[in-house]
Amino acid sequence: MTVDGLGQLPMKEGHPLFVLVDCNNFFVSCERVFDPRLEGIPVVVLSNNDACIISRSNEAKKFGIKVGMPVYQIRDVIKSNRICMLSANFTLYRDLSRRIIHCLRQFCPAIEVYSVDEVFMTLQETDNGVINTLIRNMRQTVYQWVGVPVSIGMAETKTLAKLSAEYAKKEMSTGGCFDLSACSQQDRDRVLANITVDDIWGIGRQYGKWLTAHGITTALQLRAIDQDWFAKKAGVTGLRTVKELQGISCLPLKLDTSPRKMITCSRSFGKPVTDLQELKEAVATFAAQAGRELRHDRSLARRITVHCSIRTKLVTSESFSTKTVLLSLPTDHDSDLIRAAVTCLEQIYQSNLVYSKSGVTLSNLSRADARQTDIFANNEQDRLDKLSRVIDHLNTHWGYGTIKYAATGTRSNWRSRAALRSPNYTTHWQELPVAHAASSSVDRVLDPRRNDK
DNA sequence: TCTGGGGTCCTAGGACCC
DNA sequence: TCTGGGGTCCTAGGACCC
Repeated sequence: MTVDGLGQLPMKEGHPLFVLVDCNNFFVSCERVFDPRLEGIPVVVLSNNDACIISRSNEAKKFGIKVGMPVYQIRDVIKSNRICMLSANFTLYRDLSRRIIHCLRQFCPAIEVYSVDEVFMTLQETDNGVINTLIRNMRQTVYQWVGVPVSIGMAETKTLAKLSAEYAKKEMSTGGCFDLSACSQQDRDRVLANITVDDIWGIGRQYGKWLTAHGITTALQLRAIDQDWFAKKAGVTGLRTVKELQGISCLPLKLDTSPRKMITCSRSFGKPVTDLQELKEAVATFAAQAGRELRHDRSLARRITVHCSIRTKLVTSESFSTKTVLLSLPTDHDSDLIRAAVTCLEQIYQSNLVYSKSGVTLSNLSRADARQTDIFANNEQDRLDKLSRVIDHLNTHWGYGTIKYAATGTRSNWRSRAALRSPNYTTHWQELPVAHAASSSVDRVLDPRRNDK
């Protein structure tokens, strides 16, 4: 799909400008695309197991709800303000993200997909009016094609572009687009002086606390910090952030889509688990899921780690136990991964403990097209390759879980809670908006009695 | 009663090699 | 009795991100 007359971003000679396209309250915005009744009311999206807040609408932010807050701690706020809660529907969010990326590529083919809701691109500084028109056109087109509102920030570095996008999001007068590079020095300083240090990309909780303790509280102050002194604390990464604030670009656009270096699949259980067989089924499920992603990346894994969170009956604190094994040869076969994962689990399992979460991590990854073969394995390799292809084909065509290893079990009592999940409007035939309208989970959520429970 | 899940990069220190 | 110096690789831990 292309649109005539949109044009592409100009690439004339001049200073490169970084552009960040950032989706507003992404998960909530995705839900609103298919249920306009959610517009204008406070909405939050919950993490797996309906445990924490991971996205909030502007209306919900006004009640002081922050990302990461556990739901049980703010039940009263949610109830008294009739805040609508939804379980996360990552299938839906990933699909809308894919559509937004497709839309943005119409304007600029070379983009860096930084996260599910953020995209970086560069363009050459040229007639400011031209850029401004195109950026606003881009914002309008994403909204028109996908229905998700975005904010766009521009500046000489990625870090400044992030701050610009934040400014565009907060300041209504910007119309959702802001170019810091076009500002006078005085205005730039004013913008930076209004950004607290822990709102800067690259400054997290630890460095934020340390900087504040040393009297550095704004982006403007961090820009002027003694660099050697800060480098001793925050290393080369911290130094880069300071340089970027000064307008010196240290973080290039990453256009290569190199495969991941590790793949993790883990979940909190919907209820505490003590039974070894049940744990085995969970771990086998995670191993198979990780294997599917491994094959999708066209990678092989040499190392597998199983981790379990333990919640003891007497103590409220949690602890971890992990076991790692090195496989004799890199593999992407579910049977190898499941066997290794279950063996690891058997070695760390203790029958007197209560488990609250577990997961599988694959690492030491290498490219599948450079596979080392086992000279003693005869045709076993080919046979397993064919099996993987058939399994993936069936599950892709007919839905994940159509065919699976018996080791992954059928009961799945351990599965996470997701009581308030919206339908997979765009990826499942049975859940298309029209077919599903009558029994949407949002109907139940919007029913105030539901939130009273 | 109830606190997510999936990543990246950097650094220091240990093992090992010549 | 005296016991180097320089390099690589790996791992764990800490920081960060969405």
